[in-house]
Amino acid sequence: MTTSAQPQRIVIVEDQTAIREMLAEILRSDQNYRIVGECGDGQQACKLCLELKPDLIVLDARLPGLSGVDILRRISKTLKLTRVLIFSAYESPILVREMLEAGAHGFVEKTAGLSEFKKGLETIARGGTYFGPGVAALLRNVVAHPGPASGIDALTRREREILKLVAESNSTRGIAEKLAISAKTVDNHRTNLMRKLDMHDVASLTRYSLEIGLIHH
Amino acid sequence: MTTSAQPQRIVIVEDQTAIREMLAEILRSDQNYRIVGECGDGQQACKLCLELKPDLIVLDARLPGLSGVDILRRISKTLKLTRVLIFSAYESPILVREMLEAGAHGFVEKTAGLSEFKKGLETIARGGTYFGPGVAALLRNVVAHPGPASGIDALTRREREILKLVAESNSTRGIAEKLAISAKTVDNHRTNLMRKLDMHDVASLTRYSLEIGLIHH
DNA sequence: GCGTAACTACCGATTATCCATTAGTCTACG
DNA sequence: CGTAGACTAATGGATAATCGGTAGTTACGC
Repeated sequence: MTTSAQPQRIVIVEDQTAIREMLAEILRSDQNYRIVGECGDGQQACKLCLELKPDLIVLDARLPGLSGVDILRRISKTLKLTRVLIFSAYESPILVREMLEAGAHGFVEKTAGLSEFKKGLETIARGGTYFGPGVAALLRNVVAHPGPASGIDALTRREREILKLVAESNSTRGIAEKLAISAKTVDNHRTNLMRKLDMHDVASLTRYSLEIGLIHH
Repeated sequence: MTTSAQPQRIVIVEDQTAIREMLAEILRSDQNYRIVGECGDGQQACKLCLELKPDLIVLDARLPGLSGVDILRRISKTLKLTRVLIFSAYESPILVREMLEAGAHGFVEKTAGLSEFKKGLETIARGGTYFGPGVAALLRNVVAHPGPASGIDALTRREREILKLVAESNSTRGIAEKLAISAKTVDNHRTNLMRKLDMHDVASLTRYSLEIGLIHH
């Protein structure tokens, strides 16, 4: 292990308090790190990081208020020397991609072991980048297929409109009547948007629409 | 703190390895407990618990393979002396209700602090029941409004299971295979639950399932 | 023991969805 | 003015969903 002259000043952002406290406990026993802040909320996390300007941030992806990506986007322009390790339960190609674009330096999934987390943090602290085994596997796919526009942005206005109506329980025929166009046309829009989103059933479309705020329950 | 003559034999079931290892780390420093098993998978968890017959189980709700509820249902008939603390990120009225019906003795949410977890474990170990602050709040609502049979309560356990799988994008055939029953039976459950809920399309079922916390995006 | 509810399973019929493909019209942009 | 993208519409076929009814088995309580 490298022995730094100064311990790395670190902020932990994680909404599950029990997890955050355990992380803090683990890191406190390591002389290389010094915890200067903890936070379980998006808005506060931004403020905290911008005030403290830590050397390292351990950042969860899913947070109340602002998401991990949002936080990263807001602080990475200001804190150019701060290095960020994403520590998240959820890995998806989009999430990993967005996180890296937003300025993260590493990404370790919670399903990986504690040793992975420590290795990741250490590597990041030394100026490197680190990805957990699951994330690394995803990255190979992402890099292999550098899709131009993913998700909702790939859809046309009409397709978004159809998506919304589908997620709101309208049938193809019902949508056709509502929009005063042919049912076949609606069917086409459906087919196209499903291909673009790579989702092939109504349940997926509905969950997605709720997630991105296209509809509300 | 009570000083037991014998440390409590404990099994930890949690799919996020890093979290599981941290929990183990925390509990190892407490003389009242002795970790006899760890597991991150539903099927294995059942086997492990039935073999080891621990005094205590710390059980996550969301697991690959079998869910926490499923595990509980399978082991609680055999292990009548084992006491179970649910330690989960998600609290929804249904989840809490199902867990308690399945034989859980306590429920602490991960958003609560580590002290809540420890207090819960200690209380459970002594033969009591314990609920974290968020869960307790939910329980008050559940008890306050013992609605006769509206919405989800009108459904049987099997119907709820089918509803969940439908909302998670499984087709009728896929559900049949997953549950090892006939597709016709699944179809019947679908028809019945849709009539009970007065919802007649997958999008409605999906939105409803998300709203009540049966599924998560 | 008897009734009820739940879970299982099948028959049959209608409608909806999903997918591939082609193609005409219109508009916006260089 | 030509091209690209969006919107429209259709053909045709495979698969899935929806709804109606019937019925056997188990499990539980009165």
